[in-house]
Amino acid sequence: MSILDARKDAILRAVIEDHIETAEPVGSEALSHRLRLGVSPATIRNEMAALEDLGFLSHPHTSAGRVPTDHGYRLYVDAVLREARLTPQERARARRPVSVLTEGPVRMAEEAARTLASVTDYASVVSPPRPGRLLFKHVHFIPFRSTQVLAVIVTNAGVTEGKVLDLGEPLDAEDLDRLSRMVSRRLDGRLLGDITDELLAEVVAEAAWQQRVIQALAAWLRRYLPVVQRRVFVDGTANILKQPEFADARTAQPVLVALEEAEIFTDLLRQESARQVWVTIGTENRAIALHGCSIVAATYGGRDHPAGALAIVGPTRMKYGKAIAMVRYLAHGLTAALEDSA
Amino acid sequence: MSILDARKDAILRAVIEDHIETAEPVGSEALSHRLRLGVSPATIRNEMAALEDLGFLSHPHTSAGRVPTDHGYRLYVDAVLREARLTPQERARARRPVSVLTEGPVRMAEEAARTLASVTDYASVVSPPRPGRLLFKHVHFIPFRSTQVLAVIVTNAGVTEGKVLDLGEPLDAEDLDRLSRMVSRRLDGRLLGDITDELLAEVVAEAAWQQRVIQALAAWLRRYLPVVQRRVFVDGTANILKQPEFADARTAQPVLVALEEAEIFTDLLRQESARQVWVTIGTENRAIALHGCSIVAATYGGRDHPAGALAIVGPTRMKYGKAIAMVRYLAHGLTAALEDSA
DNA sequence: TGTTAGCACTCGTGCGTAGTGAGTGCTAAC
DNA sequence: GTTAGCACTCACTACGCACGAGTGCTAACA
Repeated sequence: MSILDARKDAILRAVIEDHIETAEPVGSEALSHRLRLGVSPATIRNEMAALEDLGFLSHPHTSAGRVPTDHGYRLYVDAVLREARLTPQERARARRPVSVLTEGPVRMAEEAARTLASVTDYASVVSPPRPGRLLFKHVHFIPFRSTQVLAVIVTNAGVTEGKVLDLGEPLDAEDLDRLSRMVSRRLDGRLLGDITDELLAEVVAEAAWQQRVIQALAAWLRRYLPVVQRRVFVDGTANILKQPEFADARTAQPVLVALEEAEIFTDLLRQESARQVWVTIGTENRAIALHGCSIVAATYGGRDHPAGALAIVGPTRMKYGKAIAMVRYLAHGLTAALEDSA
Repeated sequence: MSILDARKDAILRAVIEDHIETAEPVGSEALSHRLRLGVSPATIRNEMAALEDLGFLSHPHTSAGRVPTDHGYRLYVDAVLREARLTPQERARARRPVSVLTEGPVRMAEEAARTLASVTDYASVVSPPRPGRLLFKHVHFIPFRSTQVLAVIVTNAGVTEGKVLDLGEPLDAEDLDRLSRMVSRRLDGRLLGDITDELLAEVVAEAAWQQRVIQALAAWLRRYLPVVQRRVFVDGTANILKQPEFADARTAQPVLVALEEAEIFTDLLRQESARQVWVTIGTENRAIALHGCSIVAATYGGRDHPAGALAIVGPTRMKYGKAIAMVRYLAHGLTAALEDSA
C-alpha cells in the first residue's frame, strides 16, 4: 500500500492523527501508549528520526515532539488514510435538499456552501453549475422601455439570467414574439456550451428581419458564458479563526483575504476536473496565502464534463477522512439534484 | 453645539481623534502638544477627569491615558464631528457604476459591498433593493416540462427572479399566453409591495379559467416578497483583522460570525429607515458580538420608502468622518442608479 | 541486526523579581 | 481658574531560574 513498512506506516498515521487531534507536536512517549505495538519509546524515536530523514516529519525544535510535514500529509492522504464514514447525523445535515428548480442553481450553490461549512467546521467554497452545462430550453424577448429588450434565457435549471439589451430603436412586440419562437426552436435542447459562434451565425442569418436583437443576443451569449463562471460562494470563513494555528490575526488575515478574493478558486476548481475528489496540501497550493491550508475539492454534475465544484478550506492539520467523505457526499447530492432537473 | 464648553469639546475631540489614529490610550502630555490651547498638561488632566466623571472617557488602569467610552463616541458623532470630505480618489473609486439594468439589482448590491469595503478598509454590508420597492412591468408564464410553469417577473430593474410552479396537470401554451397578458395588464406599473392580497384576489377571480396557475403565483408572491429581503451582501470581513483590537482571533471570531450570519443586519437595516445616515456605537448594537464595533449605515432609493440599505462595520475606534461621508456618497450613488432605471 | 534502557543534553515554558516609565491625582502656590 | 511639583500606580519588559518534555546517542541485550 505504501512506500513505508507497516510499522512506519502505523507511526506516521499515529503522529498525524494525534497531531490533528491536539494541534501539538507529538512525542515518542505519548505514541507508545497510543499505538499498542509493544515497542518502546526508544524504538519509536528511531522510527520517527527515519521518517524525518524521509521528509515526512519535522521538528519545531530539539526538545519538541514531531509534526507532520506537507509531504507527510500527502503520503497519509494518498496511501495511509482510510476514508471516514459519515454519521447518520452528518448525512442528514448534508442531505437537506435545495430544489434546483424552485430555488435556482445559484441558490443551490449558496446553500451548499453554507451546509458544507456548518457540517465540517471549516471554510467552504462552492461554484454554481456553469451555464455551459445547462440545457437551453427557451429564450423570451420581452419589450422593455421603448428601445430595449429583456432577453430571458430559460434552461433546465429554470431562469439563468435576464439581460437587458439596448437596440437604439423601437421594436415591434409581434416581431419579438416571432423571434423568440424561432430562436427557441433552433436552440432547444442544446447545452449552452454547445452554442457555438457558427450556430449563432446560422440563427442570425435566418432571422434576417431582426438583425439587431439577434446580434445583441449572440454577442451577449458569447461574453456571458465564460464570465458567469467566475462567481463563487464562500462560507464559514469565521471557522478559520477557531483553529489554534490561526489564533493570531496576522496569520489568519491573508487566508481570509484569499477566501474573499474568490477568484483564486476559479482556477483551482477548474484545473483538476478529471479526478472526482482531490486534495491540495499546504505549499502545494498556488496561492501563497494558503500555504498553511489544505483544500479538499470535488466536482459535481457529471464525471467527464463537471458542471461545478465545491471545496473545503482548512488548516493542513485537517480531518481529511471526514472532509473527503463529506465533500464526496455533497458532490453526489448536487449531481443528483442537477440530474433530477435535466 | 454641544453640552460641553468649548475647551472640553476640543479635548474630547482631540482624545478621540488621537485614539482613532493610534489605538492607544492618550495622555495629557501628548494632548497639550497636539492642541495648541496654551494650557498645561495639568489643566488638561483636570478637564479629562471631568470628562471621565461625565462618562465620556475612561481609564484602562490608573497609570494609563484616557480612552473614549461609547458615550464619548456618541457625543463626538452627534455634536463634535465634522463630516470629512472625500478625496477625489475616494469619490472616483466609489463612483465606478454598476448598471442596474444590465447587471441587475442584486449584482449592484454585491458590487457596492465590494467597493465600500475596499474604499473604507472596514467590513461592509449591503442589502439589495427590496422587491417591494420595484415596479412591476410584466409577468411571463412559460411552459416548462409537462406540468410545470416558469413564472418570470419583470420589473423596472430587469428580471427579479424566475420561479418554477408545479401545477400537477398539463397546461395549454395559448392559455398561458393569455394569462400572462391579462395579469401583466392588471398589475402593470404597481410597486411590488403594493400588490396586496385583495388585489391578487381580484386578479385570481378574473382569471377563473386558470385558477391553478394564478393561485400558485399569488401564493408565491405572498411568500416571496418578505423572504428575498433577507439576502444581504457582506464583504471586507478580513479587514476586521487588520484592527489591533481584533488582533486576537478569539475576539475577532464572534464578529466574523455575526457578519456571516447576515440575518442580524436585516433587522438593523430596517429599523431606522427614517434618518438617512445613522451610527450605532458599541453596546448600542443589539448583537452582543458587535459590542466592540460600530456601524455606520444609510438607506438608499428614496427617503420615505427606502429600497435598501448599506453599512460599514468597524471597531468603535472608527474613522467616523470618512465613514459617514463614504456611506452617504455611495447611498446617493445607488439611489441615482435606481432612479435611472425607474 | 533490531530493540531497549540509560543518560546527558536541548530548549521552550512558566514564574517570580526588579526596574522602567508613562501617566495619573493631589496639593499648594500663583 | 491655572499650573508646577511630587508621590504614587501599574502595565510592560527583561532577566534569571527551575522545570520538564522530548530528543539523540551509546552501550547492552535478545
